[in-house]
Amino acid sequence: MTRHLITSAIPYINGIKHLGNLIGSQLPADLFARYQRARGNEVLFLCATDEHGTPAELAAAKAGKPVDEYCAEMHAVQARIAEGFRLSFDHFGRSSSPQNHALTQHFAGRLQEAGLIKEVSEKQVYSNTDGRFLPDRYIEGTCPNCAYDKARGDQCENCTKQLDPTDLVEPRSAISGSTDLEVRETKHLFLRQSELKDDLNAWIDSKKDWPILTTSIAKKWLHDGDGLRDRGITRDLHWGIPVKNGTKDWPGMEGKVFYVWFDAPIEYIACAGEWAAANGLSDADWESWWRTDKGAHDVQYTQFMGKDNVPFHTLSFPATILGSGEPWKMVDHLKSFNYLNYDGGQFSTSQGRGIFMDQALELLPPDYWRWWLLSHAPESSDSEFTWENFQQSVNKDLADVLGNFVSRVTKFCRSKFDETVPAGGAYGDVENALIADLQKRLGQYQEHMDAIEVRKAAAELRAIWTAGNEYLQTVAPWSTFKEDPEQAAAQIRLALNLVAFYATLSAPFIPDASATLLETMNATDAAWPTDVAASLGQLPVGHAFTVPEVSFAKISDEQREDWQERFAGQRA
RNA sequence: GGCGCGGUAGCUCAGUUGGUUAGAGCGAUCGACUCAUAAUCGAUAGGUCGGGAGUUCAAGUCUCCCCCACGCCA
Repeated sequence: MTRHLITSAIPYINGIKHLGNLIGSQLPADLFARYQRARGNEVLFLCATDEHGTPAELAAAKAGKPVDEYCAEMHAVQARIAEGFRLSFDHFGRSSSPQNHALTQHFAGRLQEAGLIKEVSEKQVYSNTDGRFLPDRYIEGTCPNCAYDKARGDQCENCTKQLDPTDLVEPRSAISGSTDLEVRETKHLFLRQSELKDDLNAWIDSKKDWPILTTSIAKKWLHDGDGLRDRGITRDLHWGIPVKNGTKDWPGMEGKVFYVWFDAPIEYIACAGEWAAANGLSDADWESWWRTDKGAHDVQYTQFMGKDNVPFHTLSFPATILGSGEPWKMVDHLKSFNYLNYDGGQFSTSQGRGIFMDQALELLPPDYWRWWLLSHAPESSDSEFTWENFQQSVNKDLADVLGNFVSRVTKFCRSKFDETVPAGGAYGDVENALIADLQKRLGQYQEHMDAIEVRKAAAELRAIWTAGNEYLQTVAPWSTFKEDPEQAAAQIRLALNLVAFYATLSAPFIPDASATLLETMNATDAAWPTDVAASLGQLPVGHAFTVPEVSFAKISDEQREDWQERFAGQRA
């Protein structure tokens, strides 16, 4: 038995995520977690909300709520939606948790002790009206280059010129519109990542099985230009983890907080602490997943994330861990995804373009989205969502190939025999050939799942479903029945067992449908198959079942056109 | 402008270290079947693998140049 620690990139607290975000990390992570559990392995699957930073503060202000209250509410919303998609987190934590406060401060203290922190004085724009320092992109003004009047402090969106806030003509706060701004001197902590460049490089080189996408991004950041740059890990904000040196105050850093990119990945670890606390477990229980000196030596740690998150997971977070000098578990396998595009453009949170998780659940059951997204996961390149493709794939795969198989088998049995597994006849060459074929396909399916080749696994699963239809077509029990009812009984007995077999194998992809099928087949205790022949004898003669309702209703052309139109514009 | 990932059948995508007639699913056409959600099964037709040059006995697969899309950075 292997112990699998699995984390998904933690979504930002501000608003509801779209389907591109979902397939970029949470959903494939869930697929892997469910699969490993089904194989009998021990799994700790963690995710959380990333709650600190200016965007959260501003969103809270816009909603007219204190930021902690806003985050608590949004966390509940995201948790409910995650449940809607059947994301099987062992714990869905919060980066604002007490555990993460303590751990983030602990890491900062260790890094300081190791001489990896330096203090840097910077000049930043302060808004007197807002009573806060403004990040570059929250300063607006007229572009000195093209005279566009809504240029941001980091870049002009109109002419794409990169800017410094001080370049802007008539700069103003993007938050309040105030022009009462001044440049102030402020002190911040920087993590000397550059000191760890060789360690990081060696560590990345030791990862032979990482995808090209992952290593190429990491290497670029490591070696491009002057190489890995030191990064500020503190901010002048109210909402965040107070800067401390372990449990002690940090002289000169009063009133400042750690920057989100520093505390967010640490939440992966803190989340395990939250999980333990929420389940009445001890520190030793969660540390056995994270400390290689306390039991985590045999843990396989897999991270899932979109490609934009790769640098933080290959460089920043490892730098924090390596720099601490403590025996924390580091990632073994890092699975990154490209982007899912929407109807010829990008999904966009800021522009409200595409389909958002809450909206998707209003339209269709989670299995529909899970199946399409996973079977079209953007693994090797960006991929494309179109309503036509979605409708065709879901109707064909789920309704026609799988759903209809269940339907034809159970209904045939009911009409010719009854609602129990019929007796009589025996398996012959055709059946043995099918079993051999399925045994081989099961092996390939598992190989793809073990390697987290999501699309390939989906394709193999679909081929396994198809094999059932091929079998029925070959032996034609409806014809057999006229000449030899006993033989027809044997054929349908096998087919009924296939339904349970399929439900078990499909569970990681489509958990709800799988559970429903197992219930109707009265086989909720079905185990993951190893020997196909044995597994297909699981439902014995006389075993009662019920004929299920339509497992997957098809998406009609009218529905598709309606949705296509509804989601063509921006989210209200 | 620099760098990065891509550009393979109508669509969504596979193509290991260069090697026989370039693959899958969907869609299309034809046929079979009628148990089933007008479902299923089979067969066929579709590609000068973005363009050009080069290396090689042999290139979608390596090298160079160009074009296009996307992303990151200055």
